[in-house]
Amino acid sequence: MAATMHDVARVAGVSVKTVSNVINDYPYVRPATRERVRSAIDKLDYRPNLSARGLRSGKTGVIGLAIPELRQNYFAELADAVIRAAERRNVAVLVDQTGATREGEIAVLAGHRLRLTDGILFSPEQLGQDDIALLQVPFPLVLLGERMFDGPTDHVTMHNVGSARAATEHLLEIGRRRIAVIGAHPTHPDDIRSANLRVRGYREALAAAGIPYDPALVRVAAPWHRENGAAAMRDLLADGVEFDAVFTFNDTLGLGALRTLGQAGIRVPEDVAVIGLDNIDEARFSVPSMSSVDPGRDQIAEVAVDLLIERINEKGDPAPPRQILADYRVAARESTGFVDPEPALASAVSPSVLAD
Amino acid sequence: MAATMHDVARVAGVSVKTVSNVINDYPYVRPATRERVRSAIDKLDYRPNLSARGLRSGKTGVIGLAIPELRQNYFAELADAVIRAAERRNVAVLVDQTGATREGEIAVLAGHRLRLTDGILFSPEQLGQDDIALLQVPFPLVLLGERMFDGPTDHVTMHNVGSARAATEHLLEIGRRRIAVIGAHPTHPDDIRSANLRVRGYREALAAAGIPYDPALVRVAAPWHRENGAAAMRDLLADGVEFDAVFTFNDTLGLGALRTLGQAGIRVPEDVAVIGLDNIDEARFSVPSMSSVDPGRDQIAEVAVDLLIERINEKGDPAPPRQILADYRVAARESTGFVDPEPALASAVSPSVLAD
DNA sequence: TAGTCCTCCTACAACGTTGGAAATACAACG
DNA sequence: CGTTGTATTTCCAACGTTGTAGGAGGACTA
Repeated sequence: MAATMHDVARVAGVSVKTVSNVINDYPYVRPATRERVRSAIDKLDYRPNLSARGLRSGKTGVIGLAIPELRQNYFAELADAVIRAAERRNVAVLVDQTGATREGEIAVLAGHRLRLTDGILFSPEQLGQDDIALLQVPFPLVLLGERMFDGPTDHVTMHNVGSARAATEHLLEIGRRRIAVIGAHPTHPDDIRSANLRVRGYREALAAAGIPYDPALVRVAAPWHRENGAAAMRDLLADGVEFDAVFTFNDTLGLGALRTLGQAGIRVPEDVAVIGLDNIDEARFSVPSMSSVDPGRDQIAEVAVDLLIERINEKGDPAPPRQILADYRVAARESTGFVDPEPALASAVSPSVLAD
Repeated sequence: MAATMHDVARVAGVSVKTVSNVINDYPYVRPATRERVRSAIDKLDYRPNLSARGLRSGKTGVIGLAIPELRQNYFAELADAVIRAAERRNVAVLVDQTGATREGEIAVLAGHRLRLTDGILFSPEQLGQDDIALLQVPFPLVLLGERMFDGPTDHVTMHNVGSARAATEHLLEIGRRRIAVIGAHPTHPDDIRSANLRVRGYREALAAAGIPYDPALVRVAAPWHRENGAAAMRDLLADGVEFDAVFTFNDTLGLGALRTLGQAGIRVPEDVAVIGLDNIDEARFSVPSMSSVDPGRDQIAEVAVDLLIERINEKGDPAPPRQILADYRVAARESTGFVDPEPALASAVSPSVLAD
């Protein structure tokens, strides 16, 4: 079986505690002793038993990441960034999918799903402002995303208003004046706060440019999936509304809209410029490549992991909840008349014919 | 602090062991006692401490999934499927990204990265047939993917030859005769065994149809990324080779090729039919939607998790390694002249204009 | 010289759980 | 009414680690 600290201690001729001290970099260990222990560890290929350590110390070194679904690009990229950030801090990540269901999300908060974790990063999709009370949980929790605000926990989110304004400004800068929007929310305006915040950013940009707001250009689409982006664009075209640009509230909607435009034979960006929001990898690879606003996902991941670890190690009374807004920037691509600023590099191996 | 078994025992007026027995469904507990314990558990909101359980039992209930990168769609979908499969078996999944580096993959096998896990599902990308010896590790390991074969561990993989043959047959069935291939491997044919297996499937289908093999149609591309698919297609067009269809060895290559075709003004499927392999979600949403061969990812995930759990619980001498090939099927879409068999559904909420 | 302060190391207990064995209760039996 | 068998519960130890307390030895200080 696997070696334990006792085995190492025996081989090195010291007590277990000294082995523990060496492993934990306790300073008062003679270099010679340290060396003996080290080589015993190597010789036995000893690895600390993390269950035992976790039991003793009350920390597992694992955090949970609860997201709707990995197969949604946005969340895959978020998970990627979170895992990288956590790895740098020597923490492992247990991923849980809520399936984008309300029950799944409630189960996360009830602590029924993720176990063996010191705390959870949670990106809700179904829960909304009315469910804020559910966030009062007995374990460290950091909230991600734009569904719930002003809760009792730390919250890291993109800058909704700012990034929507930036997207709109980008379209204005390339001379567009009839800018449609896809992704507003139909019935409960308070429910998807981020849709409203994005509408606000859009209106702010219009107002600053002295352009009147035309409700006919603002289209509902929910949820923000590709098919709804495509459908909203079909509607927009069918209604005969005049427009020369569209800002979709996320990239997935944008890719759907792009598809409809392509099928309808409408040229992008000549006839209609398109910009999304999220800057998922896929936006670089559509035809044409799609401009987007990068909401600072890597930064969000880094900050969220930091906040969570801070909370995990927090002693005494908890500090008041913090809300962090990430920095954003426009990634201009073909769909708004730019060449891709980060073109995908071809491999070093130049493709050629295979010798038979 | 959180309640322990002792607290529950005190409240229920029984011993800790009885509480443990209730939790573990030990049969010899009187219904009345069981009930008392149950209500004490509810009352105290008791949750077993998994570190302690793990220490005592030697199992953590967590498996590791080591993949190159979550942001690659294929792996996000694989992880999604694995997590779902694991959840059904009451097991949690810790995700590790190797970053598609050799060092990262070796670190996984050295057990340095994933800890607190009972076993690992590993999908290598850099390690190859020469590294088979590294798979001899002291923990349960199940291999995924097509980089290494005939190793000392269980292995779950798609059916390379079969699915490539199916893709080619699909193109033949719609009347294509000059079928190009993108994704062959340039220098070390043995190194990417799956590329060779797919070439074999392609040639088998051609042979069965009595169509001669033309090496000029077989294009190198490595790694199988979008940009290389695009570049290989550019090469193919520049070379002036005549072809009426292309089979790309994965979907990402196919999406790249599709992009080049679109830019070159070549109609898909009228001029050139396209089929990929992997059936990633994205294939359904490209313009035109791309046909693909579904390699049975869900089945692969299910089987892999089952095998791993079986190995974890295996007592005594290990059974000989097993290799499982998944079932495959063609998903015909627009790029080969079909309407999408699984059209994305529009949301129930009909998009419309937002009331101001 | 005795007292004090470092440095380095050890012994012991405890974290919360479960396996194993032993103890107790209860029912049926002869 | 003692015996046997089975159902139910308890006691104890152990899983591998680390925090606390403290001891041994040496150097420095008064």
